Amino acid sequence: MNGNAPTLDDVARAAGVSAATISRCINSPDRVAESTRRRVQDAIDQLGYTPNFGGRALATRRTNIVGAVIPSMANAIFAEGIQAFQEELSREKVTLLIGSSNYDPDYEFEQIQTLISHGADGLLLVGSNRPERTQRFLDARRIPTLNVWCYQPGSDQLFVGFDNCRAGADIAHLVIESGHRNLAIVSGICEGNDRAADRLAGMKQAIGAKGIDLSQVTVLQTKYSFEHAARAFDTIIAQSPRPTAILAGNDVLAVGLIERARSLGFSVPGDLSVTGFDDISVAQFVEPGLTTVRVPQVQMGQRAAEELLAEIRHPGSGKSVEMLTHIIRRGSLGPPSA
Amino acid sequence: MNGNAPTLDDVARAAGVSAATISRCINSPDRVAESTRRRVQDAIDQLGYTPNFGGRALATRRTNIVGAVIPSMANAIFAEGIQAFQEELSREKVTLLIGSSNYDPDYEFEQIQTLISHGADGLLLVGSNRPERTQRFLDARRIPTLNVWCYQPGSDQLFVGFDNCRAGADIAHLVIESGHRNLAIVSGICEGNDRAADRLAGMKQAIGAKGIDLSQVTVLQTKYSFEHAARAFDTIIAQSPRPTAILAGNDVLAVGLIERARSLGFSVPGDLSVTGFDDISVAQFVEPGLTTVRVPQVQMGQRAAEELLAEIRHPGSGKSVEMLTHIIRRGSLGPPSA
DNA sequence: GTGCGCTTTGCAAGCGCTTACATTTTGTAG
DNA sequence: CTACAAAATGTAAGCGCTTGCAAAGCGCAC
Repeated sequence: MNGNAPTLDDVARAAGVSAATISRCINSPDRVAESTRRRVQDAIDQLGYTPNFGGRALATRRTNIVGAVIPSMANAIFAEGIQAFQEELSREKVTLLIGSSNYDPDYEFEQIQTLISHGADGLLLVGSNRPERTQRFLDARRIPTLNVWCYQPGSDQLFVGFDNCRAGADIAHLVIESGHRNLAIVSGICEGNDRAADRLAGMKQAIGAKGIDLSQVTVLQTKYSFEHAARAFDTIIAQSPRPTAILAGNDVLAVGLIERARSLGFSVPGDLSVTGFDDISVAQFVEPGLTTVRVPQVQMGQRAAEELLAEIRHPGSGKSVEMLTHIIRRGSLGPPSA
Repeated sequence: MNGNAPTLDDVARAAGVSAATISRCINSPDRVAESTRRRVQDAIDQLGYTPNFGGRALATRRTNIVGAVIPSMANAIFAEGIQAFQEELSREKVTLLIGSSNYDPDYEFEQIQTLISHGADGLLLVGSNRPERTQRFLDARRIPTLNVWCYQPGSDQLFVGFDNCRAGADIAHLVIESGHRNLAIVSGICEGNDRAADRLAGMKQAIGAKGIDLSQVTVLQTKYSFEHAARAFDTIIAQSPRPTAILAGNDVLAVGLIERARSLGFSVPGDLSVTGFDDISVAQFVEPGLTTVRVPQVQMGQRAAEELLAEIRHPGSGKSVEMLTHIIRRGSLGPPSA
């Protein structure tokens, strides 16, 4: 904030009216006479006056800021959805403040506090599984909050998301129906990440339901990066019997697996099938194209903005929305090798 | 902002001390006795108190917010740098407000205004080539501003970046020295994007300097997406004589080109070499690995934070910094096919 | 001229926080 | 036990803005 920025009083003095009149000029112009309004406007332009945000926030108790805490900005997973969210907000003259938690609940809490203390009128969070203390804080402050990327029917919280468990089961089914019985799973780290945990649970459930012995299925949990995926691949490929398909917890992992497989000389899906989850843009362009679960990110972001704004303006009026996912079949899933 | 948020006074009452003491507990803890500090901390936790941003901003005349406007959040190009920038800021208890301009100067201006009106103490911008009106606004307001991703020696503005032109020339040199004479360039859209323009200029310059007829070099400008890159590839591959190497304006384009090439059955670099620019993480994991220009994103983000904070705290003390790029050689560049 | 309603403007009380200054408490030396 | 400095805490005055309420100005009918 600038030390010598002109204030309401400066403008008032310059225009020869009271500060209240200036304020009204800005916020409800039709309540001041045409002639004064013009005089005031001149003074404003003359001095280059801009309302001080702090003063205004203090007086109105509103900031028109909403906050979002996403797990990571380092990959494309949340980018599209956030972009859509932001666009929808700015249509309503609301500004988005973004924090990232690096998938760490403590850091998430810190970011939430920062956002709140910067006056966020509401909050967008990813997932719903957060520590007691975070939830208590949110409840105590009665901050309008909306959770995306998951959906819990019957909760008193607000969700705009989908059923990760079911989607996980769906893709596992597809893989098994393609003939694979010898599987591995490379999941994200489930602790503190309900989406990863639900996806994994769904996959296991589907696998068990098909009569495959779960104890024979290697399950690795790893960070979402190409590099970690590559390492996970090395572990899996060394096993015997070697899996014929790897189910990845998201597309970043899946792409990492595919690229590693190919750079080691394996053919996908010839030697080994791989599936992903999310359908980020690279999934379509990697060779072979990635069979994955499509998450309606843009739609989710837009809808989240609508519902969150509704909840902010009229508490209680925001609605939970379940979105549907579906599987996109591309070349990375084929029948098992003989 | 929330109606029932606890205030300093609430905490003061709960802890049985004055508001001033609470304030001191938060801002200069060593000026408060150990025992009271503990009591106060309990009260804060108990009530879930968070300082009100407006009040604080008003009293200190600082927001501790800095704004950044990046061209896009939809891909990974700026992610790492921004993340580093943010981490460095949060070390100093400064919050980052991010806007994205979608590579549109008008929208960038709008974002800048939003940021400023929300009290940003300073601004991080990408590139330096912006409309007159934007620059005038910035100058008039005397907002500390720092430009990244480019470097202009001798300017009165602040830069933490590198010479895109030289880097573009470097990679072009390397391609030519690998034996290619029949080239194509897939650049980003240069209008309003000095980085793209400079890179392209550097490439052309190097190509011309090596005695290659520039009029024989196809130059396409396209948006930064895998999809647009794929389309550009289709155009280029239809030409005759067919280029033996494609220089891409950034890695997103390069990866898009490679994937498209492979899905059409071309071998990289056997049939065709491809180079990128930026060295985003996927460049390492795509098959073949991408020969590209490494931009020291993390370092750039950190340094930008340092210099911008310096400029904010002591106007005039921020320094411009030139970063160096270097080429990373990976498999995507080989000798031309016979 | 008076009185009426209406519009336009001013007054002043906060909003929640920081901080210079005043006051109280504590610690220590004599 | 006293005296005095240092440490801890309290008091109160803003920071720039909005807004309920009061006052003033105006047009008009009588």
